[in-house]
Amino acid sequence: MSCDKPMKSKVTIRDVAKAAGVSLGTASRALNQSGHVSTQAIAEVTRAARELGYVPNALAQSMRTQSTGVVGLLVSDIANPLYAGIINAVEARLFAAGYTLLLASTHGDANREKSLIDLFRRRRVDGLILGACDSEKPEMLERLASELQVVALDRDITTEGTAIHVDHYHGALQATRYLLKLGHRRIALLTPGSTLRPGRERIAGFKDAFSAQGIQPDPRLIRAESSSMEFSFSEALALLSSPEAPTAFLCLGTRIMSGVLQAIRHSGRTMPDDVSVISIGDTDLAQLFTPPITSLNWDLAAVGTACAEVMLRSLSTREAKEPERILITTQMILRESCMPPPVAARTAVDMTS
Amino acid sequence: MSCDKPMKSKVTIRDVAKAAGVSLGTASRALNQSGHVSTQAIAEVTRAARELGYVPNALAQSMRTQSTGVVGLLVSDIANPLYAGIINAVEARLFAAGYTLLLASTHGDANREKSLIDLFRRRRVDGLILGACDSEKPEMLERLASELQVVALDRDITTEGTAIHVDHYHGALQATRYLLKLGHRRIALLTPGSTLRPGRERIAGFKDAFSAQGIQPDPRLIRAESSSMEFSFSEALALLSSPEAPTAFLCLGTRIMSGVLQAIRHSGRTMPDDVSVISIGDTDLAQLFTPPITSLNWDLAAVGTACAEVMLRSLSTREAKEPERILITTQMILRESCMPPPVAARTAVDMTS
DNA sequence: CTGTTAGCGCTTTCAA
DNA sequence: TTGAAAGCGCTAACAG
Repeated sequence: MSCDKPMKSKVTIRDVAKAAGVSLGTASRALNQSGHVSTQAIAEVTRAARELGYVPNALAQSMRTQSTGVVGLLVSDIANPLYAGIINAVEARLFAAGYTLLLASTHGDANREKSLIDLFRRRRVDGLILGACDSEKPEMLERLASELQVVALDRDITTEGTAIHVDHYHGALQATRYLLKLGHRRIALLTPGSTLRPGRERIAGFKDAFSAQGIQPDPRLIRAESSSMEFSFSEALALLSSPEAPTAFLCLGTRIMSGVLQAIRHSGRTMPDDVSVISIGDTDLAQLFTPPITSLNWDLAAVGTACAEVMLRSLSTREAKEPERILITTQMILRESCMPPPVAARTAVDMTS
Repeated sequence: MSCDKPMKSKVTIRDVAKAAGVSLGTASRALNQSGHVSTQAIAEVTRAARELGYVPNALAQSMRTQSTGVVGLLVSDIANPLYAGIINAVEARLFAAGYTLLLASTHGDANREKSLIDLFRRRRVDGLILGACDSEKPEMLERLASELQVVALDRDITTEGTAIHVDHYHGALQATRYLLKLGHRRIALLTPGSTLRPGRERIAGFKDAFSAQGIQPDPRLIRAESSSMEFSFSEALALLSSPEAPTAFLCLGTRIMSGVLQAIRHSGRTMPDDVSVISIGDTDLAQLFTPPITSLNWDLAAVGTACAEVMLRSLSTREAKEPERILITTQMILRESCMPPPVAARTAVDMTS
């Protein structure tokens, strides 16, 4: 307060020690509450630190302690509202535990993913949550896991490692069964990428729901190529104008559903009278659309919190090699976007309720 | 390849030098392309580094060079889709320039904001983009700006500093004028917080549009309290059930508009016949809603890129004390959510065209 | 062109 | 309880 503003030169713990009239070591111990310091010394040092506007250098600390207190999180797209909820929860939990979140987004680019992982390693993050891991590269992951804690977020990066998974399989199963019960047979499934875990699981659930009824889905109605809205729009439009048009859509995520909704509107049909829609992932759009859209939902905050907690746990225990796997369940929220298919479209082999 | 996997112990540049048969300094120079090294040495060192799986320690580097190559970005809410677009652009530009983005979210909590800024300082970020700065605290900002580069993102943190601003004033002016032209007089403005720059500017534009017509807006229709959907829902509902209900809504951001749309539906009215709506900020919801909603839009990527570029510029030039101020313009996207007010609601002093 | 050396700011032995 | 000193891994300055 009485002292002038410390110019450009950063004040170090050494300056604090000097100002407090103690040695460097004592200042460090006082600042870190590491015990073995007199109460008086603590008071002196604290005061000096405050007066000088001391800001501990986290880099130097990390250097000595060999740990940064930073956890990396790699996702494919920050803007995805489904990720946003997870990110918030991860960050909140980590922050509460004194950890910092370093967030990066791959935009689905494998090269970018590689450089970002490299970046995390150079910065010596203590742990890494992988929510984007497009290329399967066991040996690289192996090495990664050997030098830091890795938690998979809805990805199958290793058969053994720790992972937080959403139960897309049963979600898709339930949603599909619901549509089948309503009498739909020609159901389109639009999902970004079938190689990634979510897509794989959903397709499996979708197929198994059909199998349980002793029937098979039309493979041409499973479109698992791209997540862009433009793509899903043209895709859905093509589907709708084919002679064997689907009577229902199962769509993943905001972008895809947006495209589908536009395609439905563009083709002159109405939802749900002509075609039913289920959103996999509950979003603002699904809730507020007219009519509101039946969705498959899961607790994003729970996913994020689980990631963070598993990470914190493995960070605190040295070498606890008991990999955890957590499965988050999905719930179906019934709204008004599904109806039995129009009579004209019903097949002869209509099942009972 | 022939060597065994380097166990837990991290391989340092010293190991690389040893393996390459050169000194530590030479290894460093070779790795950093800093010249004054023989091509052969470079080859040897590079090979050794690759074989050993050397990962440079960014902490140690930063320690020596006194710069981390990290830029912090503080926003109030990562999940806000308007921010997401900006964040992506900032990250992309920074990444391309070899910088890392450290992102944090305050959730509108001033305490959290304080600790996060502190966190950034401890981690010695080279620059800080402040997109959340709820409490005005000149002296703290002053100190901050003295130790690192600060860029304000749609905030007035200092009267002098570098800033990227969105032209909310003219945006609100234009939108309001449009509604006035349609004949609306009772226009409600819902915005989160009037203390922050965006709110302030929008309210000013709103009022000035009225003034230009020689009339005054009803102050009770300006609601600038909270950004939550629940709040805007009840707020809008209350407004709609009052005797002097508004015939149009100007709403900010997804959350507020969601609440307003629900309130309109809940009150049994239809949009745009009974009440018009303009969204400030163009979102998926605005585009896909039925009917599609007229919006005020601005180039999120341009905002983000501008932030990053201004930051990179001030980072590269030593002490260039020429603060830049960039203003991003808004565009109105006319869709189908606005109509003249219902005849019953029109005032006697109806203006021409 | 290369090797040696001095720290960057901090924590943590080890003596006192 | 405290002070002195050794490094964490790296870059840059200085000799050779």
